[in-house]
Amino acid sequence: MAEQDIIETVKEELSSYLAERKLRKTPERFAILEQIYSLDEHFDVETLYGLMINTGYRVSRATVYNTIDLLVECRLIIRHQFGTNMAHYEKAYNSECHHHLICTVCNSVTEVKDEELNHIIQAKRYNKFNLTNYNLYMYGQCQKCANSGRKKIIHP
Amino acid sequence: MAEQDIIETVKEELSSYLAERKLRKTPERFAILEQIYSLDEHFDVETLYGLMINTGYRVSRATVYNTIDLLVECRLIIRHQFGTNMAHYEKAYNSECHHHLICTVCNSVTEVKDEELNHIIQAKRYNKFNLTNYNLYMYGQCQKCANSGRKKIIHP
DNA sequence: TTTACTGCAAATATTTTGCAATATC
DNA sequence: GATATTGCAAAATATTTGCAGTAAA
Repeated sequence: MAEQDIIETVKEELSSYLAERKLRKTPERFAILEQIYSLDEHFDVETLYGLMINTGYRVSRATVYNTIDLLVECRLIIRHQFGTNMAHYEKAYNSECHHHLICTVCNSVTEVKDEELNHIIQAKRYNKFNLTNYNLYMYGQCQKCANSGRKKIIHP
Repeated sequence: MAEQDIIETVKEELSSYLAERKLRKTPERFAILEQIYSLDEHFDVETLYGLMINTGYRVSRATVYNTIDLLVECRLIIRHQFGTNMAHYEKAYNSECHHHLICTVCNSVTEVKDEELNHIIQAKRYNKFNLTNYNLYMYGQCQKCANSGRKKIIHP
């Protein structure tokens, strides 16, 4: 699916979500969604806000925060807390389930896909818990840092 | 292993860690470690600080933060970011690997053990990544909240 | 005696909130 | 026209930092 098609689709998803709940279709909400879906990587609120401002779109930080909460609720983005103070987000639509490798030496975050593991986890029903989604964060050293022999451990 | 024995053991571990790095064996560090290992649950910095103060031990918040960082570094405690702003911690010594169920309605965190899943994840070696530990956070609704029909989704 | 560590308070970082103005329905 | 949403600034929350005094080695 081409990026432009995805953007159109998620805008429609947001549109129906807002309509269903009688929320308003403000230009800010669609502009922020579009900005997010033009990115290829994880982002944090400040980065997103900066991008909006730099591309000439005037929004307030408060609106960026509000909209991000909304997009998390309607499952168009996923929220992560990788161990730093600030939250990270990523696109959720049309993105395959993946896990995260976090290098505790260089702090890099790499995504890995593992359908088999995904199925195993999805099938679990611990304590009659109604699982909606999950995050698997794997900490350690990436190949590069393992070879370099450095050992600084930041988190966890 | 009895709680008192565990406390003795972790104190010795801390002691050697400090000695190795020529860091100082201050009473605060051991008192904080002892307080942590007397708890049965996850805790956050503010709760820990409150407990120290309430049991008559005078420490500053700064020292609590410093000591927690130290204990994370020497792997006597584990840090979590469950999606709220503040970090949570738990004892690491002698504690079996477990996963976390986080209810997005009532925010409760429940631990579950699953040795089978644990073995599967431990065996993975994605991208030649040198895995030291991992966190699996599962979000959804606990049995109680699923039955209550409430739907507020806070995170993610 | 040296300097790592502590406590305090101020600073920083991130997110939330109150409120008046604005824009959607 | 009613009110959800915005922008702004101030507040709240969580954590870090600078620095003078204290105490471990």
